[in-house]
Amino acid sequence: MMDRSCPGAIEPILEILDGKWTLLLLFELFNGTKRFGELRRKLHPISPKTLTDRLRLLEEKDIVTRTLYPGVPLHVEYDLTERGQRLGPIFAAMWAWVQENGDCPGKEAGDYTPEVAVSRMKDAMN
Amino acid sequence: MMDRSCPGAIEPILEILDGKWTLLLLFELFNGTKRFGELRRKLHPISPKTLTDRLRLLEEKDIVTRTLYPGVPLHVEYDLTERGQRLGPIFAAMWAWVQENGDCPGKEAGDYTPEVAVSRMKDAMN
DNA sequence: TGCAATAGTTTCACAAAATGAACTATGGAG
DNA sequence: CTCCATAGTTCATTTTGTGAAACTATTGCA
Repeated sequence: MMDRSCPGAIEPILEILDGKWTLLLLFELFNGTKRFGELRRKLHPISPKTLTDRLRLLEEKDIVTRTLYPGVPLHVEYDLTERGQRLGPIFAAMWAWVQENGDCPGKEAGDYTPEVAVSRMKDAMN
Repeated sequence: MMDRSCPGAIEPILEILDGKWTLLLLFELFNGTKRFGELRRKLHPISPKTLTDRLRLLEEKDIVTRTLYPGVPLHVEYDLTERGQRLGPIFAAMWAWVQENGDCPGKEAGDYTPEVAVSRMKDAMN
């Protein structure tokens, strides 16, 4: 999305969190370092294009790092930067809200409980 | 956006916060009751259609209320529900993040400081 | 020589979301 | 009987995001 030259100093974070898969992706990374294929599986059925798009954007915004490990087969690890870790409280607050206000009118709760992610986020809150 | 039948119990909140203007709109409402035209001006250049779409969705999700005041000219007020107020911590966390990590690579900070909104959000955190 | 496994890239097509302009409804005042 | 102000709605169009399929690159091993 573009324009965003609208009101609000919160813009920077809108740009970061925007996009269909972004929050889910960050949730995964709060759960620890992940490889490309791993993310792809966990976020299935995300397309590789969308996944790279998101990761590149987050790299650009200094939220995640990309580390290439040469060797055969090569592999790549993605992790949160310090700046990214500091998003923890936001995710923790979202998580808490869902716990207590979860059931959106007309929706079922999921069955996915990234407990480690949450504890990591709580750490990040200090 | 659709599908969202993907991983994550955070889904309910993804559905609420999704959409180009939603976060900005909620920020405004954390700043107090607002009328349609008021929101339209503050979120300029949002189109009236988009604004109603968002408001209707948020109503459906029990995040905002719509109150019609007959009379001439009629007017309508939008406000957060209790459930909506409880989103406060999320917004407060976003706000805090922007304060401390604001300058996205390649972006300027805005000049908009919804102070009242923030204090209201802080209240909502208790 | 060619296959396996990793992590992508490229291209094109499609669907959803946002926009813009013009229009509706209400009812009192001039 | 027209105008003002409010708060929308409708419809056509454009923009954007997402997706699917197929392709690239690397290098060791059989």
